[in-house]
Amino acid sequence: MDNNLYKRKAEIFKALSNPVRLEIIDLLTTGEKCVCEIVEQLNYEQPHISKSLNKLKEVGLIQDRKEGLNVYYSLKICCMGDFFNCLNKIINQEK
Amino acid sequence: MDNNLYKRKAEIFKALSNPVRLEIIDLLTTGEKCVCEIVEQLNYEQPHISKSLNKLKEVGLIQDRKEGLNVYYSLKICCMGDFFNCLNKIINQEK
DNA sequence: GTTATATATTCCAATTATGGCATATAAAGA
DNA sequence: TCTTTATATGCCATAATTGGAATATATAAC
Repeated sequence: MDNNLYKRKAEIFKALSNPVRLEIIDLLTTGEKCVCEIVEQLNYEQPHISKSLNKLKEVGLIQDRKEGLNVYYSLKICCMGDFFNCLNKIINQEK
Repeated sequence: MDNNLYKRKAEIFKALSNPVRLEIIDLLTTGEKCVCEIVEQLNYEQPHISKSLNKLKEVGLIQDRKEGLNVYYSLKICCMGDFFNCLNKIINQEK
């Protein structure tokens, strides 16, 4: 396989390699959310959430949509759920 | 979800967030390989490969088995393929 | 024991990520 | 225009990651 493809995939995994960003992804699986809702649900500073959202957007995992003052984010890929379930299995085996 | 679960998942993604380690995973999808075979196929120093293998093993993605001087590594999870295919779709959409 | 071979570990400098705080922007209302 | 509100960006110190080079360990053969 092309070396750049590995780099590109590694970037996607890097975007997912942070607990806060994973929590955001999890929140978005229940549908589109504005930044304010995400800030409210998670216990982190708004700038931190904004930067996290930007990182996820950069690698193409989420997309945004403006509406007045609000910015709504939503998942851009659908196969995340299956992989997360798979990881849960691995993690549960450890106990 | 428990905060530690997010941390644990983030660690797994971090292990996958490197092109060399992804190449190793790819190699192992065709079956068990000894370190020497992996070093031969990929163009990296042996210590680098060893460290990469160790990181993948630490998070539970691969396992090892000794036989004489050789150490054989193999995948420990089976759902990787599906997720990789999913990522390929995302990456291909960009073109 | 000594040597050769396969693999792992250590050390290190350079780069990159993290998360907090302050500040900037942009849209809407008065 | 001035203010408020939602979101984004910049700066910074600390921490983590990267990959190379040298070295250590472990097993097997002699």
